[in-house]
Amino acid sequence: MPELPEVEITRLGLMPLINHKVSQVVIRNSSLRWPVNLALNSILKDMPLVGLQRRGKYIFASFPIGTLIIHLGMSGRLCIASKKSAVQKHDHVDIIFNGPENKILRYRDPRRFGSITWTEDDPYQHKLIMSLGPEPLDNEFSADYLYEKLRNKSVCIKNAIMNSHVVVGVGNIYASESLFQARVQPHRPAHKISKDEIKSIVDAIKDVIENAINKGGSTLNDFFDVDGKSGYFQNEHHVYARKGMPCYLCDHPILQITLGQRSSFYCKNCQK
DNA sequence: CTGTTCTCCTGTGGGC
DNA sequence: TGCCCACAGGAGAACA
Repeated sequence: MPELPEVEITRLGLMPLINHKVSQVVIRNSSLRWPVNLALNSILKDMPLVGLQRRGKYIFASFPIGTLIIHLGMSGRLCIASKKSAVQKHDHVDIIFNGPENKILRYRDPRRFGSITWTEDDPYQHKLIMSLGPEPLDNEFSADYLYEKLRNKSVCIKNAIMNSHVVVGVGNIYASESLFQARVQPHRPAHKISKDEIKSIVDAIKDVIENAINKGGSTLNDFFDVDGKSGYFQNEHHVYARKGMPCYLCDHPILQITLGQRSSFYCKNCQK
């Protein structure tokens, strides 16, 4: 489950492909979350990749005439492969580039929750992107902003911060981790959280995400960066998936509850 | 508008 | 060892 840090690491890892021209697009399986445009091969042929940006968990791969909006979903992964890399079972799309090395941007996604969407318009105006909330590391994502945004919302705070229209990039794992760090219990209604606690939550989200990016990291067993090296952040959760195990701060057992049909973990003693 | 539930999918792991 | 099945989850769609 790539979260924002993994997506950012992936984007950075793909930068060597910039300015390379597409020679061929191979679509082995077009049935991702939305059907992949089967005309991509003719659309992108001879087009140079001119930019790689990120908005939330979406990667924008831009070409002179349009943009691929890519989401890794649950199990998606982008890597730079070569002609001699064996194609594996769930390698659904290859974008093959010209040049002596014949680099390949390869999309693999066993569960196919991800998506590759072609647009010739401004990607920031795309309906998937337009209404996204602020980036967690931007100054725009502040205690003032979040407090205002949540003051009338009765949903629990964990579901609120996982809502990409509130703030992007906070998935199930980092939501639990951030709330532990902020010492706020996940099931509390969002509008009953004090301004000070909101500030702690904002700080915690920034800290957790920044940390994960700096560690090059992953919270995911099957996340690999573009060179195939495993992330090494995966066993550093304080509460996630630690049901019944002792809290690192106070030894109380970590509790698991279900919120919005997703597992949530917290320490009843440390979080208020 | 808000909040809730459903949905897509395959790999993994527990139980027997 | 093999079979069955619950579970995992991003986030839009559909629904109340």
